[in-house]
Amino acid sequence: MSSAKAATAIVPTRADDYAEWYQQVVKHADLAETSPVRGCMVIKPWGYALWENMQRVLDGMFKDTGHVNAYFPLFIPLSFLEKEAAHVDGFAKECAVVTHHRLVTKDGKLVPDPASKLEEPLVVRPTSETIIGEMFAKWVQSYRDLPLLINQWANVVRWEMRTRLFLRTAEFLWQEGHTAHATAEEAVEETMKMLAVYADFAENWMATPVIQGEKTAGERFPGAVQTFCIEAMMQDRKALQAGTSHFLGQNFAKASGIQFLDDKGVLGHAWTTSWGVSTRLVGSMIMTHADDDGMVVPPRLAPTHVVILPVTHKAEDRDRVLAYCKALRDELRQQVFAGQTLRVEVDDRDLRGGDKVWQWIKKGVPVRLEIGPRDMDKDAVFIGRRDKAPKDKQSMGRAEFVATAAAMLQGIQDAMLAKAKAFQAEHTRTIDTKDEFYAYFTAPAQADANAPTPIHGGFALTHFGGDVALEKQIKDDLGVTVRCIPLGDGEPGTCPFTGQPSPKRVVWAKAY
RNA sequence: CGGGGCGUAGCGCAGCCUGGUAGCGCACCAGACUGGGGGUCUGGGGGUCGCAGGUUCAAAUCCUGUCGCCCCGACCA
Repeated sequence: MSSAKAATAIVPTRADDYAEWYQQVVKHADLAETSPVRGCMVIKPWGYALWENMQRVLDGMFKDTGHVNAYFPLFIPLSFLEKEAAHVDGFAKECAVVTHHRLVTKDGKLVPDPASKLEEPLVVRPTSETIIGEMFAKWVQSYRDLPLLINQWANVVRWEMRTRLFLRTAEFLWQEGHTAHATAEEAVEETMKMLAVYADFAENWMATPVIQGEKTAGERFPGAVQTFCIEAMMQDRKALQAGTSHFLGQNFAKASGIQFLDDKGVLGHAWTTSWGVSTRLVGSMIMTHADDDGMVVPPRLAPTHVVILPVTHKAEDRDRVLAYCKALRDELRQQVFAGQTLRVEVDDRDLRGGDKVWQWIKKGVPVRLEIGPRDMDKDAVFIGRRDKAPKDKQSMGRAEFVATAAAMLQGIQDAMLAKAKAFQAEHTRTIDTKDEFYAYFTAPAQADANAPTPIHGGFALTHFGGDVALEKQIKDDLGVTVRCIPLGDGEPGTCPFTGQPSPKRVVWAKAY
């Protein structure tokens, strides 16, 4: 008897050990694995399919806002990075550097050939502002060449100390938008437009509520004038930066020489922006929606919307049940959801029914249909929804299901967003005293110093005078930082830490 | 990079203290039973115990070094 079977498909649960739970979800949902290469992950088909869906939707949004795709080199000459002082400082400590172009055998080992040493080392791009800026400088001569609206889908490398699948890996996949404009106003408008695109995507596709805001000076992208972000709350109540949009002023234009003659014949530097989201979004999706039974995929980005599980215990039923399932699959594939035809699979693998059911639950597929002879006789389907308990299943007439499947998926999508919104609201507190702030972010004491920190805190909204030393102090004391200064108007007030006047409240949280 | 923990079959672990030549659960394979469910029974395959030295008649076990992974911290998308 395996009656000791866990009550949840994922062990440990979120409450028991959040960090370990996250890794187990990634593993059991078959999203990704660590690789033999330090800090680099292998994204498995189910995880990659999520990324592909994100790419498809975002790419459409970028094109709808006038952008076009291009591709720039993986390698960046070292000297390019040196051109922008703040940029160098920000990335110098995490660059992979190529110094040779040939290997030779020495004492039975392959080693770089000293004779092949590069005159100038190449850096594997941590981001592409410099190389793209170099090209923009060639492409832009006149105000008629502007705006230049380019996006790149690429991989980048940042040699991080400590990595976590999807959230922080040495190599990750992303898109980076790079634009150049004739005026500061246009560039700022672009920066805000793309931030809004990200927020729209997060809410309406990822079912993830986000706060749009501006970063403080300390959290700003190296070389940017202003950095904006969308911040989401994970289920351990920490903040995750899910996307960034930077107004770069003329910093990179000056570094790269992006100059143009305006309509009055005056030579000036262009104004640039950059913006990006990465495979980190997959991590964000996991930590926003997954539960103690595994992944929960928002229907609009699901690689498979509906999986059909044929119940074929008796050999003589097998053929007719399979035929019924495949016919239903083909009919469902005619239906449209979120602008695309339904993605439906029949899982006819030779596995036990229970195993299959739990595999799909752990992968987070939105809707499961169990179909056997009994259902066929009634011309019905037996439905399991991922936003309900595993055993909470219901029967529905086949025709009715086909007609309402898209609506059901949208219902799941809406329920997921509502749940995530409620969670964020529940763990966001308006705070006006230093004592309450410190208490809010202090974890309950525990006996074992090496045990995972209990989930506590959340988002705190306080007034803030903008004092850099204070921000540093709070970070040292609590590990809490200003995640962003939310967009929009706010009530002026007084900073609870310094008594300085504050234009509006800011969002504090522990961050990924 | 600082503090802690861990590398034994595909996965999860026991064995290590008190050296004697490797075991359990799951998974996998075969057969039977079962049949709206993460089954039952029987039989079976699979590991030079992370790597490299050292001590010893003998090392998964003791010693040294090294590599890797995880957690906490610093740094970061």
